[in-house]
Amino acid sequence: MDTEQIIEDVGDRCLALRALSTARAITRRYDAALRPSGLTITQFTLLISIARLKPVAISALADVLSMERTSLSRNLKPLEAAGLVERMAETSGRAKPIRITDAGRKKLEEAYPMWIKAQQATEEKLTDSAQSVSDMLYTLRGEGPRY
Amino acid sequence: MDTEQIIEDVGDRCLALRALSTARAITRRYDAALRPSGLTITQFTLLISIARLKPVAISALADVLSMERTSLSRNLKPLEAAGLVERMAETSGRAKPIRITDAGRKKLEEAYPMWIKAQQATEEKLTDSAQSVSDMLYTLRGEGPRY
DNA sequence: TGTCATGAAGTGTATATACACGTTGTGAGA
DNA sequence: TCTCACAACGTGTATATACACTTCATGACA
Repeated sequence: MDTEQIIEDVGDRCLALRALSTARAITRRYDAALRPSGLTITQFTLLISIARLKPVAISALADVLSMERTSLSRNLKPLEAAGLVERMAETSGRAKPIRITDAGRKKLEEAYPMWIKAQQATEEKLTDSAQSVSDMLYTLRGEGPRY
Repeated sequence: MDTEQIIEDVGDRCLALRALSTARAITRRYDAALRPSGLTITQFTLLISIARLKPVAISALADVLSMERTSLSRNLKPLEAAGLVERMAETSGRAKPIRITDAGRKKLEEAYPMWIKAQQATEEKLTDSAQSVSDMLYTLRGEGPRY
């Protein structure tokens, strides 16, 4: 195949190019909205997920978020340092489940109105229902349990 | 609003959570497929974009990719070090456009079959047309010129 | 009981991303 | 001509992401 054709083909069709480009823009939008809270959107959704899943093992949480386990491990450090989550070392085996703290819950309440703004701004960009987009994103994502 | 309701609301609706989760999974899939080439999917699409846009200024390329200018600047370093792209310092002003090298074009041809595999695997996950998904991703992304 | 496979978690290293801030070249207007 | 706003680019720092490799505790089985 000719190089020029390759360039055109990939440029026109690559789903990774579009998904990553979109992810960057969305991250910036939510990060900007959440800035007064001191949380990034990654940290915010991490807090939400930990609160929702109750004390949860790192591996299980990583699966649900389609995040590499070691990435998740490192993302938790700022949250732990800020006292928003805590490890439960008193369990058996090498597992040290994570849970949200009271300070973490307070932070969620503080940041929620900021999230609302970014969420509405994003939903408004969609002419169709946001629900179908959510499903589509999960479909694109592929394997792994759904949140 | 009650904390439990916040957790449920964000967990059920947050488009950032889904978009980032999807982006991670897609990145891993394409990165794995491209591994024999030594390129990441970010580097591969960067090469494609630079080739497509001809000698292009960093700022302009960053806009098209919805990437922060300084992020793009740093992403170019491995490509420059590998001799796949080069800066054109001979221009006027402070602008130093980038262009792909012959080695870069050869690398594209080498990596293309690997990209095809990841692309097909991703497209197969979609029951509807990939084109509509591409449009939707761009819509979600929002502001900025389209590629 | 000793060994060892297995599963959970951390570390080393490299790329990816963005904001705040600094640097530099150009051209418009005093 | 001088000054200065502006545009283009880089640097410092911090988070985000993943792979390869390592550490550690448990329980099964010889």
